[in-house]
Amino acid sequence: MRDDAAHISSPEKRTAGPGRPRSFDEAAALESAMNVFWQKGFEATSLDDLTKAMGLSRSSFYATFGCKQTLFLRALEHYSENGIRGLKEVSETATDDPVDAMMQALSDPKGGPRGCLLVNCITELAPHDDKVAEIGRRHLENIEDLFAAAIDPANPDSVRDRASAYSSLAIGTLALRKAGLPADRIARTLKQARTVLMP
Amino acid sequence: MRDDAAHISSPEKRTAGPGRPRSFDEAAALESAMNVFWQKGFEATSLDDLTKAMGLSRSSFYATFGCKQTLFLRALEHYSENGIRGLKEVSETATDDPVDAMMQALSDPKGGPRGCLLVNCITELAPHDDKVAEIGRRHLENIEDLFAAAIDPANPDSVRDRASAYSSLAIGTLALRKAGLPADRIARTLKQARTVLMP
DNA sequence: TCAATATTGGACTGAACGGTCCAGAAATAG
DNA sequence: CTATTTCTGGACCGTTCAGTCCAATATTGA
Repeated sequence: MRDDAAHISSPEKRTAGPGRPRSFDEAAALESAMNVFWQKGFEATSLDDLTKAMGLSRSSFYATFGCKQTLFLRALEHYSENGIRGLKEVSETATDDPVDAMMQALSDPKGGPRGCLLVNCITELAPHDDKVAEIGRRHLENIEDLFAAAIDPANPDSVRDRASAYSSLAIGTLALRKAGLPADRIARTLKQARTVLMP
Repeated sequence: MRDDAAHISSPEKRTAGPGRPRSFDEAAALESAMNVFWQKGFEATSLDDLTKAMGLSRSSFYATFGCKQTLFLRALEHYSENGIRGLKEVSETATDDPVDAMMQALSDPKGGPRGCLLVNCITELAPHDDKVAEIGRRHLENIEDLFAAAIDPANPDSVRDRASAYSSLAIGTLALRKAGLPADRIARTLKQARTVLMP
């Protein structure tokens, strides 16, 4: 994300007509790209990394996604939608304590030690990139909303602040995880914090 | 931090003798470098950025600091020492609630929206760089130790887990900050969490 | 068959990168 | 003075980067 964002062209999709049809799945390619960004961050991901992972030639890449930045932003949106949907499901299917279940899910995401793609990107890019910051804010806000909804309605005091605290606590443990601490230790700490400190 | 670390030469310092003496302050130069890394991260910081900020020629840079990586690690150590010392002072001079004072200090560091250099670097580099991960772990551990020491000894249950939770909560708010939320809003949330949820 | 579109893979560009090297000036100790 | 060391500024090198372009080929609708 080195400089401006002048060339944000997004080639509109063709509906039908003559010519060879597209032979790859755009959604699958986007998913693959998302995983590369998740593992390496934006700057450290090269176009060769992307085309290789997506199984596309350079030409198809640019014809389909425009440029690295726009693909990246699409990957972020895709990640956010998926993540929020997953977290909502965790909250709804939790048998015992939805707040704890959500914190556990956030602190140990499916990506493993890669952490949360959006938190990574906020750290790396948000201060210098408004669009990333905007997507990041929305994502964090959605997480807070889910916590707020999961908080026991019998105790309606300062719901927003409590939701924010739960969310921040879980997100904070991602740093521990990336620094190399084992997931089970973090899970235990989180459960303790939930039951002892933040009931 | 692209690949290995074969060339970690650190030119030992000269004590006296003939010849032109060094005309710049090595410690000040290190401090400047640290600030650049703090603002831009490791990968996004170029050698021109560094030499410009440090007021050194390229030649002096390499003669003094060896290479970008070693300088970076020194900057991290320097930051950690300063930060831990500062946090300790916050804890010791806090009139009312040292835990809250420490959380506030962590969540709104002197660097402003740049967040915490070490948390940034953990996010950016730790999964791919053992040395950074090691420095990061030590830093986080030191922070936890300070929280543990600041916890009211009249309530000695699960001190370690509580310290970890306070630390993670404060660190988690850094993501909110970087995403653009105003500092005072975060400070308020943190104070609420402290007094209402985590007394 | 023919026009239209998509595919590939690689050549290419211009820029930025980290790092090396050198020549010459400047400042010290003896 | 001389020897020694550090200073500067820029040239230079090999690599990597994002992005462009092209020629050849493949697959469709009409």
